[in-house]
Amino acid sequence: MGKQKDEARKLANQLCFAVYSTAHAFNKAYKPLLDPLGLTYPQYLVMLILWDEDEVTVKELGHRLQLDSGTLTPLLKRLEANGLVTRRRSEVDERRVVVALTAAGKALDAKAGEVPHKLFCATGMTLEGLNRMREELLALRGELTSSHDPGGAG
Amino acid sequence: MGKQKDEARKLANQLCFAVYSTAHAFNKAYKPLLDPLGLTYPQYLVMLILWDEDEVTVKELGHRLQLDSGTLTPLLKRLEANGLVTRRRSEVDERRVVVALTAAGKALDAKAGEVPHKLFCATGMTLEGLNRMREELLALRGELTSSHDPGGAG
DNA sequence: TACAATTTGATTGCGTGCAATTGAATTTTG
DNA sequence: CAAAATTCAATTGCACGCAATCAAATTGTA
Repeated sequence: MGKQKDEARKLANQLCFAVYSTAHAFNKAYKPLLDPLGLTYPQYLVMLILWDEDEVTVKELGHRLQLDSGTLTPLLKRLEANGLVTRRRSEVDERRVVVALTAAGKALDAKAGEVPHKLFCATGMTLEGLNRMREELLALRGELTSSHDPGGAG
Repeated sequence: MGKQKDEARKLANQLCFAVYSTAHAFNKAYKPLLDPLGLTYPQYLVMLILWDEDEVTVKELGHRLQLDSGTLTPLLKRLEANGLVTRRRSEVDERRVVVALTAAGKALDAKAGEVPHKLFCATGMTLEGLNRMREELLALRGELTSSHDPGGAG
């Protein structure tokens, strides 16, 4: 009695592990593509935003990547140490730190051009499939964040 | 020309980020459920296996969780320090380390009983939806690992 | 039995990821 | 304008996660 329900509920655990281990698999798939660029995957995510906009605050990066300053500050310092970005206080609000690309950082965009295509091939999926799974994951993420964050809809 | 293709290919990047950020969201959803048990999510994964089998080698844990000894050894030492598991060399092959539950480790199973149900509710998904997404993610993971691992199916 | 190759776990070093705290700058409020 | 509340980044401490390396045990082979 209830045994079937118990087994069914374990599916949530299994789905979480599937997400968890797929994230690791993505990381490993990116590694050989990003190593030649001298970037880790989270660093690459930051560079993608900067290649699109060039000047972004730490807060904005944190909002878009869902990461806090405890993660971003040291990551950005490493990008700075590698000569890819600069960090300076905003003139209008000195609490803000503006991250911007250096010439080397901008130049890296060209070298990274092949990455999305190679990743696409590595997934073995169709564009429709990619798009659908992305939507489903973002919907799930929304549910999860609203469930433990009192500010959410749930 | 090719612009549409370029945009389309970025979907792979976006899917990866969706997986990446959903994994973080799962972690945060688990945290309030696992904190009272004194477990982190990776530690919970190890305990799930042990609650099912009790005696497992480090190699077997690594195979099932897709983690290596660099991650598992310190994690298992923390579980041991917290009195939940024991670690001993196998008698038949002293290279192997057998991880087993203590009485406290076995007792924790009962306290963890509510976790899967609460997680299931947090996903807001149907059992069919959970099952389908899990299958799709595992298929994707298989593609990704075979793409950069020469030992795979190609 | 010797000796090389393999298996297994431990260690080291580096880079996230996050909760909690701190401190400076800004905004709000009386 | 001055005090309180808020915002923002930095810092600290802890726990993964992984590549590379090491050491011990086992297996294969002559």
